[in-house]
Amino acid sequence: MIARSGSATLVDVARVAGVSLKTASRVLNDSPELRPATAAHVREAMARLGYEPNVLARGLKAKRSEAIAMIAPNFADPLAATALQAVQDVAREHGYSVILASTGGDVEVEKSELQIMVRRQVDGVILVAADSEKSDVKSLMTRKVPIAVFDEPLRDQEVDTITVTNCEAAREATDHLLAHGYRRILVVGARPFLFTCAERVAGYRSAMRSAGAEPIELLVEHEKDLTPEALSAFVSGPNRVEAIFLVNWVCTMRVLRGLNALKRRIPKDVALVSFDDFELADMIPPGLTVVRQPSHELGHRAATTLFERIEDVSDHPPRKIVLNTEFVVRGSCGCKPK
Amino acid sequence: MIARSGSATLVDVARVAGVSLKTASRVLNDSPELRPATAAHVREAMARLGYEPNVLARGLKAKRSEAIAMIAPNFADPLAATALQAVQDVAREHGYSVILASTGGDVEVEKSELQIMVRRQVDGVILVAADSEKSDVKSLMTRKVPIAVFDEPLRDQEVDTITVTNCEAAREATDHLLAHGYRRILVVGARPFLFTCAERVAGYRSAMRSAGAEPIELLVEHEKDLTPEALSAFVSGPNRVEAIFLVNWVCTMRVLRGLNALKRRIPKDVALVSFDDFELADMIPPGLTVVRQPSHELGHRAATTLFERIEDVSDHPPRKIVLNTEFVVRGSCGCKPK
DNA sequence: ATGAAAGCGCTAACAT
DNA sequence: ATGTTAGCGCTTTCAT
Repeated sequence: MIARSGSATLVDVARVAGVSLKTASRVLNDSPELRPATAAHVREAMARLGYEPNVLARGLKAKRSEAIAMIAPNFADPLAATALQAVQDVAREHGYSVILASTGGDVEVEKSELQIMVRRQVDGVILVAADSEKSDVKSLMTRKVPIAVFDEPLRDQEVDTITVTNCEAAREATDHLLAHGYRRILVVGARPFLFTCAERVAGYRSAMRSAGAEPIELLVEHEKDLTPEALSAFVSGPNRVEAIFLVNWVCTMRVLRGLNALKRRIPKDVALVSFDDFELADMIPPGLTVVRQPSHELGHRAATTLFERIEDVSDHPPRKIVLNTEFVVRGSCGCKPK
Repeated sequence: MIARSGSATLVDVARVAGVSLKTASRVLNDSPELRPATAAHVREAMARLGYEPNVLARGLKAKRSEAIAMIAPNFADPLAATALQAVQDVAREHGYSVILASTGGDVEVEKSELQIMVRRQVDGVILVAADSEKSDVKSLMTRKVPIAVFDEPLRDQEVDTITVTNCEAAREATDHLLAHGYRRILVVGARPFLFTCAERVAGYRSAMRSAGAEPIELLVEHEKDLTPEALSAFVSGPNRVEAIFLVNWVCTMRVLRGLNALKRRIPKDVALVSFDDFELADMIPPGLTVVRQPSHELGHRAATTLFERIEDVSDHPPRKIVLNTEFVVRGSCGCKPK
């Protein structure tokens, strides 16, 4: 007699197969020390009962959940979406599942989600931090839960980190704009407390300084502050800017909308270079010139680095991996579209 | 003495607080039948030990994991990405986590992921099926795991289903194109075994028939077959089509690229109407006219419907919810951009 | 090569 | 109001 319809346990299997619980367990774990005949017999019983092992029960005993968490501000962002795909693929190869949580960029939500993941006994966490300064993973470190962060590094916290050459890429982008002869170049960013934002603005400033140009900055607390009204002052009147450098995808979305509302043409009225490539960026006339981040690789490296920690006993020092970006020239910078 | 640094158990808490295990458990579950002083005492011990309950252990006992699965072909698709956000929000309200799995539209992968979710003891599954005919959730039904599907209904399987008025919307879109005076209208679809694809093509056919126009169809097995070469025959030569109706986002991406490669202008050379709205669809000149699906609501309704099953004892018949779409006229259909 | 028994961290009868 | 005692489904010493 089976415990409950459609949910046989290993005890049921053992009973039906006429073996002990341990033998059934051995079959489940492909233990070699078994007579093939016995194994086959047990397997048959499993099939007959439609037996499925309970991963939670195994995890309780083994102190492993075979699940990792991925926490990011927003998975609609192409960077996070692409990285998620890579993370899922790596997790699957390792027999792991991915538990997801969005923070919306809110440190409190992030904190609560991290706690939930601890309670769920995840074996590791991949994090895109909401705030480089305030995000806190110490509770995980105390519990020896491996962590890998990407995109946004964590200040003062020694964890595996995968980032890109933010500052250099921003400088290169700004230099490109300067090479076009633009002097009045605006940088647009949101959430300046983010390391990525700060670094990209720093790169911009460095390029501007080297060229003897005056930095012009629109840095808002939240992306939603990037309204047409906020932009208007910079793209109208005699002092209007000639070009804009956008520090990430969300800013690009906002500013593109704003410029459209203000009837500014790209690059005739104002040139544009932005961080983050995305599907159809080449289809928005005259094609967006962007700093492309290796989004898939960011996720992939974060995941493989995490699994190194999960599976290795060795306690190597935190890895700091820095990936290169690619400057993709299309038409919005003022270059002739190919 | 605590079991292991940073991982106190309820037994540790009880011991430190000088109460029994059950009392500590009661505090954890906010049981009312407790002397406030005792509760406070226990809570203090919890705080002191940095105690975090083990959700897996609770789940093993309670036969609930407090996790749901969301399985879809691809989370980079704006429909799925938006729906995911809604699902996560609802799950969080219920104190649930979301385990994610992408199938890539492969039924075998889907099958394996469903099995993994069963083994993980998820309390419910939200599914965007890979194949209306072949996707199979019977293994879940046998185990009484609630399921809600959206976007793509499951043939012959009685589960809660959230869809949109696919056929009607497609007819409306085609009618709009016909009203512009176009007669040679091509429909482009991929994975014709999908119900959504079939329904949208059916709506198109019905509109064409009513208008006495001859249907012209490009239906491929896989999106990747939508190459410029495949398109070329339809948009070149004396018999080229005047307009194209695209049945979903992936097709739109492909065809937009193809038309660009073939140097066809929209709507001058060929008009376009497509299913699925997305960020910046209005920025691709002259603005894409689309059938907008209520993607957030699809996810939200799927999730709330699922939790009704998870939390309700009542065993009501499967819900079949059909949501309306919105026809968003921009410039690609030939209408003058606003 | 196989089995008996203990226990992972928690909840839930059933006492008291 | 609080404690005792079994398990949930599995893995794992330690026997045999």
